[in-house]
Amino acid sequence: MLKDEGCNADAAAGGGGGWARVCDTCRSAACTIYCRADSAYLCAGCDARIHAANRVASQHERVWVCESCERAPAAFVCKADAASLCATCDADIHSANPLARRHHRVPVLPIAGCLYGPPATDPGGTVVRSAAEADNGFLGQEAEETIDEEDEDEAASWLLLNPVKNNNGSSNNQNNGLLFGGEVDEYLDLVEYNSCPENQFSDQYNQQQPPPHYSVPHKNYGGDRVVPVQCGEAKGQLHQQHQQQGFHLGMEYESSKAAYSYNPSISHSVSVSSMDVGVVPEATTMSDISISISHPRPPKGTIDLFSGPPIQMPTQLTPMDREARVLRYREKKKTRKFEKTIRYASRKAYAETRPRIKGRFAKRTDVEVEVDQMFSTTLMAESGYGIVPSF
DNA sequence: TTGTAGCTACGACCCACATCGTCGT
DNA sequence: GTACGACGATGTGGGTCGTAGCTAC
Repeated sequence: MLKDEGCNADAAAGGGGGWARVCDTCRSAACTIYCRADSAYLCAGCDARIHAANRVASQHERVWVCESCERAPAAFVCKADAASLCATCDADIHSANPLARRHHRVPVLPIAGCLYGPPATDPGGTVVRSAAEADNGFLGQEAEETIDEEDEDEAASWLLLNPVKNNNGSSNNQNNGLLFGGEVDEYLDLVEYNSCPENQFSDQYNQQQPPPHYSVPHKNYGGDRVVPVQCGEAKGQLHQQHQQQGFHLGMEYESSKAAYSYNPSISHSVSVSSMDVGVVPEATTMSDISISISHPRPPKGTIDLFSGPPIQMPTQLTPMDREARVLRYREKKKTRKFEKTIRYASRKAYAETRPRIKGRFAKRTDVEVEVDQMFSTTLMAESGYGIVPSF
Protein backbone atom coordinates (compact mmCIF):
# COMPACT_ATOMS: atom_id res chain seq x y z
CA MET A 1 0.00 0.00 0.00
CA LEU A 2 2.55 2.50 1.00
CA LYS A 3 4.83 1.26 -1.63
CA ASP A 4 2.59 2.81 -4.19
CA GLU A 5 3.33 6.16 -2.69
CA GLY A 6 6.84 5.20 -2.19
CA CYS A 7 10.32 5.17 -3.42
CA ASN A 8 9.50 4.15 -6.90
CA ALA A 9 7.64 7.26 -7.64
CA ASP A 10 10.89 8.98 -8.21
CA ALA A 11 10.12 10.19 -11.63
CA ALA A 12 7.28 12.29 -10.42
CA ALA A 13 9.10 13.35 -7.35
CA GLY A 14 10.53 16.55 -8.50
CA GLY A 15 14.04 15.39 -8.59
CA GLY A 16 16.19 12.72 -10.03
CA GLY A 17 17.00 9.56 -8.20
CA GLY A 18 18.86 9.98 -4.99
CA TRP A 19 17.91 13.54 -4.33
CA ALA A 20 15.34 14.54 -1.82
CA ARG A 21 11.86 15.09 -3.09
CA VAL A 22 10.98 18.72 -3.19
CA CYS A 23 7.94 20.25 -1.59
CA ASP A 24 4.91 19.99 -3.84
CA THR A 25 3.84 23.46 -2.86
CA CYS A 26 6.84 25.71 -2.85
CA ARG A 27 8.97 23.54 -5.10
CA SER A 28 12.06 24.85 -3.43
CA ALA A 29 12.57 23.13 -0.11
CA ALA A 30 12.96 19.45 0.48
CA CYS A 31 9.80 17.80 1.69
CA THR A 32 9.62 16.42 5.19
CA ILE A 33 5.95 15.59 5.58
CA TYR A 34 3.53 13.61 3.47
CA CYS A 35 -0.10 14.61 3.78
CA ARG A 36 -2.30 11.67 2.95
CA ALA A 37 -5.42 13.78 2.67
CA ASP A 38 -3.84 16.03 0.12
CA SER A 39 -1.58 13.37 -1.37
CA ALA A 40 1.10 15.99 -1.16
CA TYR A 41 4.69 16.11 -0.04
CA LEU A 42 5.34 19.26 1.93
CA CYS A 43 8.23 21.03 3.51
CA ALA A 44 7.97 22.15 7.11
CA GLY A 45 7.05 25.67 6.20
CA CYS A 46 4.33 24.78 3.75
CA ASP A 47 2.99 22.15 6.07
CA ALA A 48 2.76 24.67 8.86
CA ARG A 49 1.12 27.19 6.60
CA ILE A 50 -1.36 24.87 4.98
CA HIS A 51 -2.34 22.82 7.95
CA ALA A 52 -2.59 25.70 10.31
CA ALA A 53 -4.94 27.47 7.96
CA ASN A 54 -8.10 26.01 9.39
CA ARG A 55 -9.34 23.33 11.65
CA VAL A 56 -10.18 20.87 8.93
CA ALA A 57 -6.78 21.15 7.42
CA SER A 58 -5.14 20.72 10.76
CA GLN A 59 -6.82 17.36 11.10
CA HIS A 60 -5.17 16.01 7.98
CA GLU A 61 -3.24 12.90 8.70
CA ARG A 62 0.36 13.31 7.85
CA VAL A 63 3.41 11.18 8.21
CA TRP A 64 7.08 11.94 8.11
CA VAL A 65 8.88 11.37 4.92
CA CYS A 66 11.32 8.49 5.01
CA GLU A 67 14.53 9.74 6.52
CA SER A 68 16.61 7.54 4.35
CA CYS A 69 15.40 8.10 0.82
CA GLU A 70 13.48 11.28 1.60
CA ARG A 71 11.14 10.40 -1.15
CA ALA A 72 8.44 8.23 0.31
CA PRO A 73 6.14 8.38 3.28
CA ALA A 74 7.49 6.63 6.32
CA ALA A 75 5.88 3.31 7.06
CA PHE A 76 7.85 2.22 10.07
CA VAL A 77 9.68 3.77 12.93
CA CYS A 78 12.86 2.01 13.90
CA LYS A 79 13.34 2.57 17.58
CA ALA A 80 16.95 1.56 17.50
CA ASP A 81 17.79 3.98 14.77
CA ALA A 82 15.20 6.46 15.94
CA ALA A 83 14.30 6.86 12.32
CA SER A 84 11.16 6.87 10.25
CA LEU A 85 11.57 4.72 7.20
CA CYS A 86 9.50 3.76 4.20
CA ALA A 87 8.85 0.11 3.60
CA THR A 88 11.53 -0.17 0.98
CA CYS A 89 14.26 1.47 3.01
CA ASP A 90 13.18 -0.39 6.08
CA ALA A 91 13.62 -3.66 4.25
CA ASP A 92 16.95 -2.57 2.81
CA ILE A 93 18.34 -1.30 6.06
CA HIS A 94 17.18 -4.00 8.32
CA SER A 95 18.23 -6.81 6.10
CA ALA A 96 21.75 -5.45 6.06
CA ASN A 97 23.04 -7.46 8.97
CA PRO A 98 21.84 -9.52 11.90
CA LEU A 99 22.19 -6.63 14.28
CA ALA A 100 20.01 -4.45 12.13
CA ARG A 101 17.46 -7.22 11.94
CA ARG A 102 17.12 -7.05 15.66
CA HIS A 103 16.01 -3.46 15.58
CA HIS A 104 12.60 -2.99 17.00
CA ARG A 105 10.27 -1.39 14.52
CA VAL A 106 6.71 -0.24 14.79
CA PRO A 107 4.31 1.09 12.20
CA VAL A 108 4.52 4.81 11.94
CA LEU A 109 1.72 6.73 13.55
CA PRO A 110 0.09 9.48 11.57
CA ILE A 111 0.55 13.01 12.73
CA ALA A 112 -2.65 14.90 13.22
CA GLY A 113 -3.31 18.41 14.34
CA CYS A 114 -1.19 21.46 13.99
CA LEU A 115 2.43 20.56 14.42
CA TYR A 116 3.56 24.02 14.97
CA GLY A 117 0.97 25.29 17.34
CA PRO A 118 -1.01 28.47 17.28
CA PRO A 119 0.83 31.73 17.20
CA ALA A 120 2.07 32.55 20.63
CA THR A 121 1.52 35.86 22.17
CA ASP A 122 4.30 37.71 23.83
CA PRO A 123 3.87 39.60 27.05
CA GLY A 124 3.51 42.81 25.15
CA GLY A 125 0.53 41.47 23.36
CA THR A 126 2.07 41.31 19.97
CA VAL A 127 1.73 38.15 18.09
CA VAL A 128 4.84 36.11 17.91
CA ARG A 129 4.75 34.04 14.85
CA SER A 130 5.74 30.47 14.91
CA ALA A 131 9.22 29.60 13.94
CA ALA A 132 7.98 27.88 10.88
CA GLU A 133 6.17 30.93 9.75
CA ALA A 134 9.02 33.20 10.50
CA ASP A 135 11.34 30.91 8.72
CA ASN A 136 9.28 31.03 5.66
CA GLY A 137 9.06 34.67 5.35
CA PHE A 138 5.73 35.56 6.81
CA LEU A 139 7.12 38.37 8.79
CA GLY A 140 5.97 41.82 8.21
CA GLN A 141 7.84 43.81 5.70
CA GLU A 142 9.42 46.06 8.23
CA ALA A 143 10.69 43.25 10.33
CA GLU A 144 11.77 41.50 7.22
CA GLU A 145 13.80 44.45 6.18
CA THR A 146 15.50 44.68 9.52
CA ILE A 147 16.31 41.04 9.45
CA ASP A 148 17.39 41.40 5.89
CA GLU A 149 19.94 43.94 6.90
CA GLU A 150 21.21 41.87 9.74
CA ASP A 151 21.30 38.78 7.65
CA GLU A 152 22.93 40.58 4.83
CA ASP A 153 25.65 41.77 7.13
CA GLU A 154 26.16 38.45 8.73
CA ALA A 155 25.80 36.61 5.52
CA ALA A 156 28.16 38.98 3.85
CA SER A 157 30.87 37.99 6.18
CA TRP A 158 29.95 34.46 5.54
CA LEU A 159 30.08 35.02 1.85
CA LEU A 160 33.71 34.58 1.46
CA LEU A 161 33.88 35.75 -2.03
CA ASN A 162 32.20 39.06 -1.89
CA PRO A 163 34.89 41.56 -2.48
CA VAL A 164 32.65 44.55 -2.17
CA LYS A 165 33.13 45.01 1.50
CA ASN A 166 36.51 43.54 1.62
CA ASN A 167 38.11 46.81 0.98
CA ASN A 168 39.94 48.53 3.69
CA GLY A 169 37.61 50.30 6.05
CA SER A 170 34.55 48.48 4.92
CA SER A 171 32.67 46.30 7.22
CA ASN A 172 32.94 42.96 5.75
CA ASN A 173 36.37 41.66 6.00
CA GLN A 174 36.29 40.89 9.63
CA ASN A 175 36.45 37.34 8.68
CA ASN A 176 37.29 35.94 5.40
CA GLY A 177 35.75 32.71 6.33
CA LEU A 178 36.65 29.80 8.35
CA LEU A 179 40.31 30.44 8.33
CA PHE A 180 40.11 33.88 9.63
CA GLY A 181 38.00 33.69 12.70
CA GLY A 182 34.64 35.18 13.39
CA GLU A 183 31.45 33.84 14.66
CA VAL A 184 29.83 33.07 11.37
CA ASP A 185 32.54 30.67 10.55
CA GLU A 186 30.79 28.21 12.66
CA TYR A 187 28.19 27.80 10.04
CA LEU A 188 30.47 27.38 7.18
CA ASP A 189 31.12 23.77 7.62
CA LEU A 190 27.46 23.13 7.72
CA VAL A 191 26.93 24.43 4.29
CA GLU A 192 28.31 21.60 2.34
CA TYR A 193 27.42 19.28 5.10
CA ASN A 194 23.84 20.06 4.55
CA SER A 195 24.20 19.69 0.88
CA CYS A 196 24.80 16.03 1.16
CA PRO A 197 21.49 14.25 1.26
CA GLU A 198 22.83 11.94 3.85
CA ASN A 199 23.22 14.86 6.13
CA GLN A 200 20.47 16.87 4.69
CA PHE A 201 17.75 14.79 6.08
CA SER A 202 19.36 14.96 9.39
CA ASP A 203 19.34 18.68 9.26
CA GLN A 204 15.87 18.95 7.94
CA TYR A 205 14.99 16.73 10.68
CA ASN A 206 16.56 18.95 13.24
CA GLN A 207 15.05 21.91 11.63
CA GLN A 208 11.75 20.68 12.80
CA GLN A 209 12.80 19.07 15.94
CA PRO A 210 9.39 18.05 16.99
CA PRO A 211 7.59 19.52 19.91
CA PRO A 212 6.77 17.11 22.66
CA HIS A 213 3.43 16.11 21.25
CA TYR A 214 4.84 14.64 18.13
CA SER A 215 3.64 11.20 17.61
CA VAL A 216 6.85 9.95 16.14
CA PRO A 217 9.85 10.00 18.40
CA HIS A 218 12.61 11.79 16.63
CA LYS A 219 16.17 12.12 17.52
CA ASN A 220 19.13 13.27 15.65
CA TYR A 221 19.75 10.85 12.95
CA GLY A 222 22.95 11.43 11.26
CA GLY A 223 22.74 9.05 8.42
CA ASP A 224 24.19 5.87 9.62
CA ARG A 225 25.93 3.89 7.03
CA VAL A 226 23.42 1.22 7.74
CA VAL A 227 21.04 3.44 5.92
CA PRO A 228 21.55 3.26 2.18
CA VAL A 229 23.00 6.60 1.40
CA GLN A 230 23.09 8.35 -1.86
CA CYS A 231 25.91 10.59 -0.99
CA GLY A 232 28.27 9.50 -3.66
CA GLU A 233 25.72 9.93 -6.32
CA ALA A 234 24.50 13.02 -4.68
CA LYS A 235 27.89 14.57 -4.73
CA GLY A 236 27.78 14.62 -8.45
CA GLN A 237 24.34 16.01 -8.45
CA LEU A 238 25.27 18.46 -5.82
CA HIS A 239 28.07 19.62 -7.92
CA GLN A 240 25.80 19.95 -10.87
CA GLN A 241 23.23 21.74 -8.88
CA HIS A 242 25.69 24.11 -7.43
CA GLN A 243 26.91 24.99 -10.80
CA GLN A 244 23.46 25.39 -12.16
CA GLN A 245 22.32 27.53 -9.32
CA GLY A 246 25.41 29.56 -9.02
CA PHE A 247 26.26 28.03 -5.69
CA HIS A 248 29.67 27.01 -6.68
CA LEU A 249 31.32 29.55 -4.41
CA GLY A 250 33.50 30.63 -7.18
CA MET A 251 35.23 27.37 -7.40
CA GLU A 252 35.93 25.70 -10.63
CA TYR A 253 35.58 22.23 -9.34
CA GLU A 254 36.25 20.51 -12.56
CA SER A 255 37.21 16.95 -12.39
CA SER A 256 40.40 17.68 -14.17
CA LYS A 257 43.56 17.53 -12.23
CA ALA A 258 43.96 21.18 -12.82
CA ALA A 259 41.39 21.69 -10.16
CA TYR A 260 43.84 20.29 -7.71
CA SER A 261 46.72 22.27 -8.91
CA TYR A 262 47.64 25.09 -6.70
CA ASN A 263 44.95 27.62 -7.02
CA PRO A 264 44.21 28.33 -3.48
CA SER A 265 40.80 29.75 -3.37
CA ILE A 266 39.11 29.56 -0.07
CA SER A 267 36.04 28.08 -1.60
CA HIS A 268 38.00 25.27 -2.97
CA SER A 269 39.35 24.54 0.43
CA VAL A 270 35.97 24.62 1.97
CA SER A 271 34.39 22.34 -0.49
CA VAL A 272 37.14 19.83 -0.49
CA SER A 273 37.30 19.76 3.22
CA SER A 274 33.63 19.47 3.84
CA MET A 275 32.95 16.86 1.26
CA ASP A 276 35.98 14.73 1.34
CA VAL A 277 37.19 15.04 4.85
CA GLY A 278 33.84 14.55 6.46
CA VAL A 279 32.59 17.44 8.40
CA VAL A 280 31.50 16.66 11.87
CA PRO A 281 28.54 18.83 12.55
CA GLU A 282 28.82 18.80 16.27
CA ALA A 283 31.84 20.98 16.16
CA THR A 284 30.88 23.95 18.19
CA THR A 285 34.06 25.74 18.77
CA MET A 286 36.49 27.28 16.45
CA SER A 287 39.08 24.77 17.39
CA ASP A 288 36.68 21.99 16.65
CA ILE A 289 35.81 23.51 13.39
CA SER A 290 39.31 24.06 12.35
CA ILE A 291 39.94 20.44 13.06
CA SER A 292 36.96 19.31 11.17
CA ILE A 293 37.56 21.39 8.14
CA SER A 294 41.23 21.09 7.85
CA HIS A 295 43.16 18.45 6.09
CA PRO A 296 45.17 16.87 8.85
CA ARG A 297 47.37 15.30 6.29
CA PRO A 298 46.87 16.23 2.71
CA PRO A 299 47.09 13.41 0.25
CA LYS A 300 50.36 12.82 -1.45
CA GLY A 301 50.82 14.94 -4.47
CA THR A 302 48.44 17.56 -3.27
CA ILE A 303 49.16 20.79 -1.60
CA ASP A 304 47.96 21.79 1.77
CA LEU A 305 45.46 24.40 0.86
CA PHE A 306 45.49 25.88 4.30
CA SER A 307 49.12 26.57 4.56
CA GLY A 308 49.67 28.47 1.40
CA PRO A 309 49.91 32.13 0.65
CA PRO A 310 47.00 34.44 1.24
CA ILE A 311 43.91 33.29 -0.44
CA GLN A 312 42.54 35.19 -3.32
CA MET A 313 38.89 35.83 -3.76
CA PRO A 314 38.39 34.72 -7.27
CA THR A 315 35.31 36.30 -8.63
CA GLN A 316 32.92 39.13 -8.15
CA LEU A 317 29.53 37.94 -7.15
CA THR A 318 26.57 38.75 -9.24
CA PRO A 319 23.51 39.97 -7.39
CA MET A 320 21.85 36.67 -8.07
CA ASP A 321 24.77 34.79 -6.68
CA ARG A 322 24.74 36.91 -3.66
CA GLU A 323 21.06 36.49 -3.14
CA ALA A 324 21.35 32.79 -3.55
CA ARG A 325 24.09 32.64 -0.99
CA VAL A 326 22.23 34.79 1.42
CA LEU A 327 19.26 32.50 1.07
CA ARG A 328 21.45 29.56 1.59
CA TYR A 329 23.02 31.14 4.57
CA ARG A 330 19.64 31.85 6.08
CA GLU A 331 18.58 28.32 5.48
CA LYS A 332 21.63 27.11 7.31
CA LYS A 333 21.10 29.60 10.06
CA LYS A 334 17.68 28.17 10.61
CA THR A 335 18.85 24.65 10.72
CA ARG A 336 22.05 25.08 12.60
CA LYS A 337 22.32 23.19 15.77
CA PHE A 338 24.76 22.78 18.53
CA GLU A 339 23.58 19.58 20.07
CA LYS A 340 25.55 16.46 19.79
CA THR A 341 24.93 14.78 16.53
CA ILE A 342 24.68 11.06 16.26
CA ARG A 343 26.40 9.98 13.11
CA TYR A 344 25.89 6.30 13.46
CA ALA A 345 22.53 5.43 14.87
CA SER A 346 23.30 1.75 14.85
CA ARG A 347 26.32 2.34 17.02
CA LYS A 348 24.21 4.36 19.36
CA ALA A 349 21.65 1.62 19.52
CA TYR A 350 24.29 -0.92 20.17
CA ALA A 351 25.96 1.20 22.82
CA GLU A 352 22.68 1.63 24.60
CA THR A 353 22.13 -2.08 24.81
CA ARG A 354 25.59 -2.92 26.01
CA PRO A 355 26.26 -3.99 29.53
CA ARG A 356 28.09 -1.46 31.64
CA ILE A 357 30.03 -1.42 34.79
CA LYS A 358 30.20 1.99 36.39
CA GLY A 359 29.39 3.59 33.12
CA ARG A 360 32.04 1.77 31.25
CA PHE A 361 31.35 -0.80 28.63
CA ALA A 362 31.78 -4.26 29.96
CA LYS A 363 32.55 -7.46 28.19
CA ARG A 364 29.63 -9.52 27.12
CA THR A 365 29.71 -13.14 27.94
CA ASP A 366 28.72 -15.70 25.34
CA VAL A 367 25.67 -16.56 27.37
CA GLU A 368 24.53 -12.97 27.39
CA VAL A 369 24.95 -12.71 23.68
CA GLU A 370 22.97 -15.85 23.10
CA VAL A 371 20.18 -14.84 25.41
CA ASP A 372 20.03 -11.44 23.83
CA GLN A 373 19.76 -12.90 20.39
CA MET A 374 17.08 -15.32 21.41
CA PHE A 375 15.13 -12.60 23.10
CA SER A 376 15.28 -10.25 20.19
CA THR A 377 14.32 -12.95 17.73
CA THR A 378 11.35 -13.92 19.81
CA LEU A 379 10.31 -10.36 20.24
CA MET A 380 10.50 -9.71 16.56
CA ALA A 381 8.44 -12.75 15.74
CA GLU A 382 5.80 -11.86 18.30
CA SER A 383 5.50 -8.28 17.32
CA GLY A 384 5.22 -9.25 13.70
CA TYR A 385 6.98 -6.18 12.50
CA GLY A 386 10.03 -7.96 11.31
CA ILE A 387 10.06 -7.50 7.62
CA VAL A 388 13.05 -9.59 6.96
CA PRO A 389 12.92 -13.12 8.30
CA SER A 390 15.56 -13.70 10.89
CA PHE A 391 17.70 -16.74 10.89
C1' DT B 1 39.65 42.35 52.11
C1' DT B 2 41.31 37.73 52.36
C1' DG B 3 41.10 32.78 53.12
C1' DT B 4 38.55 28.54 53.38
C1' DA B 5 34.81 25.27 52.70
C1' DG B 6 30.95 23.69 50.17
C1' DC B 7 28.38 23.38 46.10
C1' DT B 8 27.46 23.24 41.11
C1' DA B 9 28.65 22.88 36.31
C1' DC B 10 31.38 21.27 32.88
C1' DG B 11 34.54 18.57 30.20
C1' DA B 12 37.81 14.73 29.76
C1' DC B 13 38.34 10.11 30.24
C1' DC B 14 37.44 5.14 30.22
C1' DC B 15 35.48 0.88 28.70
C1' DA B 16 34.00 -3.06 24.53
C1' DC B 17 32.99 -3.87 20.15
C1' DA B 18 30.43 -3.32 15.60
C1' DT B 19 31.42 -0.87 11.81
C1' DC B 20 34.13 1.89 8.67
C1' DG B 21 37.98 2.94 5.74
C1' DT B 22 42.34 1.93 3.87
C1' DC B 23 45.83 -0.93 2.19
C1' DG B 24 47.97 -4.91 0.17
C1' DT B 25 47.41 -9.09 -2.43
C1' DG C 1 40.02 -3.07 -12.92
C1' DT C 2 37.80 -5.92 -9.40
C1' DA C 3 37.32 -8.74 -5.29
C1' DC C 4 38.71 -9.98 -0.95
C1' DG C 5 40.90 -10.22 3.60
C1' DA C 6 43.51 -7.95 7.18
C1' DC C 7 43.90 -4.47 10.31
C1' DG C 8 43.83 -0.01 12.48
C1' DA C 9 40.57 3.83 13.32
C1' DT C 10 36.19 5.43 14.65
C1' DG C 11 32.11 6.15 17.31
C1' DT C 12 28.84 5.14 20.80
C1' DG C 13 26.77 6.20 26.29
C1' DG C 14 27.00 6.37 31.36
C1' DG C 15 29.71 6.88 35.38
C1' DT C 16 33.76 8.91 37.49
C1' DC C 17 37.05 12.32 38.32
C1' DG C 18 39.36 16.77 38.14
C1' DT C 19 38.92 21.58 37.64
C1' DA C 20 36.84 26.17 37.49
C1' DG C 21 33.60 29.34 39.16
C1' DC C 22 30.50 30.91 42.50
C1' DT C 23 28.57 31.74 47.17
C1' DA C 24 28.59 31.86 52.14
C1' DC C 25 30.97 32.43 56.24
